[in-house]
Amino acid sequence: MGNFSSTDQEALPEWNGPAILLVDLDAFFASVEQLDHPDWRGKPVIVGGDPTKRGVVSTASYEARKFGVHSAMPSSTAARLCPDAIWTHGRHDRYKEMSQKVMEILLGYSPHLIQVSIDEAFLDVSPTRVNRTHPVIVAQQIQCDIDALGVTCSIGLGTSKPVSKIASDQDKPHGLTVVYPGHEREFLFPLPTKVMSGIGPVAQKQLKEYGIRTLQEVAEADQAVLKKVFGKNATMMRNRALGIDSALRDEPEPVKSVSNEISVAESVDTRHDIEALIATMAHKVGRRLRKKGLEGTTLHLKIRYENLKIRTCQRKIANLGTNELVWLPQLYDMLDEIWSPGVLVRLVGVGVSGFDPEAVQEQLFGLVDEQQPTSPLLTEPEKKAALLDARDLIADKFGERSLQFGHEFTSLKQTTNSSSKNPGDYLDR
DNA sequence: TCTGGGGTCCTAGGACCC
DNA sequence: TCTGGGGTCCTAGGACCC
Repeated sequence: MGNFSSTDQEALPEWNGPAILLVDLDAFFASVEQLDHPDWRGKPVIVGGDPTKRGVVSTASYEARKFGVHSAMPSSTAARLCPDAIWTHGRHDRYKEMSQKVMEILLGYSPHLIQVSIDEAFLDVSPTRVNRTHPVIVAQQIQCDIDALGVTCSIGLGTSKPVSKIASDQDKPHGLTVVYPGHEREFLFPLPTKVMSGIGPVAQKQLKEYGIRTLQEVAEADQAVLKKVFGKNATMMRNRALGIDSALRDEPEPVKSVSNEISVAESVDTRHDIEALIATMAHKVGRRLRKKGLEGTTLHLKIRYENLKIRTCQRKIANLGTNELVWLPQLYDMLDEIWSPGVLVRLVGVGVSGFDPEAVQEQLFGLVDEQQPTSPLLTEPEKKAALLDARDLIADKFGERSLQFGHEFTSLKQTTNSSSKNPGDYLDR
């Protein structure tokens, strides 16, 4: 194992076995911002929520990380640690576009790609009869190609996903960490449990209570202990600690749920305000479902209180459809089950799950037929559907904020911070 | 100035059926 | 009428990931 700068294939030890890469884009969102704003390069850049509201850091550039800023840190803390940082809200479409360019590069090296997230992917580059290129050479070429896009990546190379994933974290940014076949345990065993995917703060603490601190201790732990900590995943987690993984599956997983939530800068405690937030979130979800042609069976409502406690309510509903106007009475009813008037609420979320993977439908409602005026004979649900179609069309043409329903608008005005001129401003990230 | 948003998966308990 | 057990569906909550 080690870091390589060599590009001489002859000098490399032979690679016997599968070769899995984990390609992780370095400080991705911040790097894209520095690429697009040349005067931001070399300076601390933070992509995230507003420090004066309830934002957190999404990504900090490496210059900002020197001040101790990191992902998921409250923006207010980050602003204190790094007062001169350049702040920006994310431009998710732009990041997606860059991400796609990266994925195209990877697909040029192997068709066996699993995209884990917008900035991370596994790639099977095992040598074949047709392509004898050494995996280390492939990794170096990929790093060059991605450099040429104007962003950088760190790569872990090993014989399985758990090994390459952990390897990729060893040297950032722009690192390449290689674990040769047969050296998996030597690499994994001394590492602390938290480096492994699936071991978070809770599992780490539980393991510690059994005296388990390293991956070697996980690998050698009593099965009953692992069962207590990991439940039905006990065997899988032990295998991971040994560097053993199930095969690389490259079919993308179907979408299981769609949700939107918002944390408000100032908590709200009236039914009117909370219902308005529910309506706004429901609208976002409905619009996404209509765009994707997805229809679910279960409606979800989520509330977070001032003390950060979360309450949820979910209901399976026949013919849920994609029309949020139809969901609203249900959601308002569900609100009663988890909230009492006067209690301060800082977050409201709405979601839909229970999609039939077999039946990804065409859009449920066609676009509004401009030739034909809305018929007075339409049923109430049909009228609501036509209204939504018209609204989607206008949003597509003129932007999301060009039209809002009255129940959203009035309340947004009330919950909006006084410094904001547009009632919808605080919804933007 | 504490602690986002979008997801997946697991567990436990209750209702209901056989 | 009382009883147990298994299976399935549904809901609430929470751990974890990026």
